[in-house]
Amino acid sequence: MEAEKGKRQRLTPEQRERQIVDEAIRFFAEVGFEGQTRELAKRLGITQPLLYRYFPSKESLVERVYHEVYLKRWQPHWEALIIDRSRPLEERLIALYQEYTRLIFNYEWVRIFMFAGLKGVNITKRYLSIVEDKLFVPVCTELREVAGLPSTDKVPLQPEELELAWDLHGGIYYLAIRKWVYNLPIPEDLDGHIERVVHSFIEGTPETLRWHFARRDTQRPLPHQ
Amino acid sequence: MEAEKGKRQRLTPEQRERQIVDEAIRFFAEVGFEGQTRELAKRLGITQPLLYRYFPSKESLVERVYHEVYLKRWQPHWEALIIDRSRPLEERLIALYQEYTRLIFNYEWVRIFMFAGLKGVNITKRYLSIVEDKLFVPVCTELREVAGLPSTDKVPLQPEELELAWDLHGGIYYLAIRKWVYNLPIPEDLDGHIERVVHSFIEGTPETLRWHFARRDTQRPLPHQ
DNA sequence: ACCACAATTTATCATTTGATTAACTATGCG
DNA sequence: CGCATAGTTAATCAAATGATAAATTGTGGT
Repeated sequence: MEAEKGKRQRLTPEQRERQIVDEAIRFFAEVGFEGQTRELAKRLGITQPLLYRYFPSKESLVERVYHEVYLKRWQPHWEALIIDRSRPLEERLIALYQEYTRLIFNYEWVRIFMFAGLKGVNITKRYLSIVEDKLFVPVCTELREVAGLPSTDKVPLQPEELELAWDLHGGIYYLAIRKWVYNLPIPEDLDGHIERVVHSFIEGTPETLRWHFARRDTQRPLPHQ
Repeated sequence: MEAEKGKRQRLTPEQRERQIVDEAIRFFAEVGFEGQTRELAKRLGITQPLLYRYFPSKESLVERVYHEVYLKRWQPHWEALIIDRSRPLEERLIALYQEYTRLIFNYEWVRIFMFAGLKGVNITKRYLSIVEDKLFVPVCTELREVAGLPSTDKVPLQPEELELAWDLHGGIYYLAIRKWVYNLPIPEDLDGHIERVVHSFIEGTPETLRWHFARRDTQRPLPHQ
C-alpha cells in the first residue's frame, strides 16, 4: 500500500504484467499499433527495456492486447435471449442491443478493432463470424416467425435476409464509430435510441422480407424439393 | 507514347505530380499515413528525394491526398433530388443511396477516411457535417411530411429524428467498412440491398416518428408558443 | 549542335525505433 | 545481517526513416 513513495515501484511480475497490458490497451487504442515502445514505457513510468522482460517482442504484446480485449467478453446468454419466444421479438432485440452496446461501446474496443481491421489482422474476421453465427442467424430465424414466413428448417436462410440483420447492427455500431473514430457527439440517451431503431426495424423489416420473398418467388420459383 | 523504354522516364512536373498524388492515394489507403516515403517512391519507380522536389514534406503530401479524395466529389444535385416531391420519398432515397454509394464505395475513399478519423484529422468532421446538413436534414424534413407530422417550420427538427437518418446512413456505410476495413464479403447486388433497406426505412421510420412524438408529448408537452 | 535550365539521382545526415547486454537494486530467506 | 534471486534501469546497437545537398542527366529553345 505504499503509494507515491519516492520514485519507482517494484512490483510482482503479475502486477507489473497486468499494468503493462492495461496501459498497452489504452495506448494502442489511442495511437494505433505503430505506437512506440518508448512512449508506452514512459506512460507506465518504467524504462523501455523492461517491456522486453515481460514480452519477447512488441508483436507479442500486441497479440496479448487482442486477446484481452476480444476473447474474454462474449456473453453466451445473448443467444438464449434472442430465441426466448415468451417475449416479443422487439423487446428481445432492445434488450440485446442495450446490453451489447454496454459491452463494446468504449474507446478501446472500438478503436483497437478498427486499427486491427485496417492492418488486416484476422481477429476482426474471427469475431464478426461469431457475431453472425450467434446473433444474426438466430435473429433472422425469429424474423421469419414474426413475418409469418416459413421457418428456416423448410426454406434455408438467404444472404439477403442476413443483410437486414447486418444493417440493424451496422446502424447501431456506426454510432460507436462516430464517437470514437470520428470524435463526433452522439445522443446521450443511447437506450432510447436503440428502442426507436429496433422499433423501426420490427415495424419495417418483416414487411420487407415478405415483399422480398414475394418478388423472388414470382421471378424465380423456389427449386422443387 | 514511349512506354517501357529503357529505365526511367522524365516527365513534366504536372505529369509527375499527378502520378505521385495518385499513387500516394493508393499507398496511404493501403498502409495508413505511417507509410514510408521510401516505399512510396519505390512503388512509383522513382527515388525518394524526388518526392521532396514536389512536396516540401510528407505532411503536405498527405494534406494533398485529403483534398483530392474528399473536397472534389460532392454532388450538389443530391440535395435537389431529396426534396423533389414529384416522386415518392422511397424512390428518392433509393436513387440517392445508389448514387452515393457509387461514389464513396471504393477502397481509397473508405480507408483513408477511416485512417484520418483515427488519427484525429478534422477532415472527417468537416465532411460529415456537410452530410448532415445537406442530406440528413432534408431527409428528415421529408420524413415529417410522409409521417403526417408538422413541418419543420412549425416544430424544429429534434436530435432524435436526425439520428434515424444517421441510422439509415450508418447501416449502409457499414457495408463499406465490412468490405474495405474488415475485408469481408458483402452482397453483390448492392442496389437491391439498398432498395430493401430503404423500403424497411420507409415502412418503419414514419411510424416510429409518430410513436416518438406521441410519447414525447404525453410525457413532456411542447413548450407553448 | 549547343547550352541553359529543370528533372532526377546518388550520397549522406540526424533522429528515431525495436531490441540487447550488462550493471544496479530492492526484497525475501536463513 | 548477508546473500541469492529477480525486478529494474543505463548504455548501446543496428536498422529504418524523414529530410537535405550536391552531382548527374534529359530536354527544349535558339
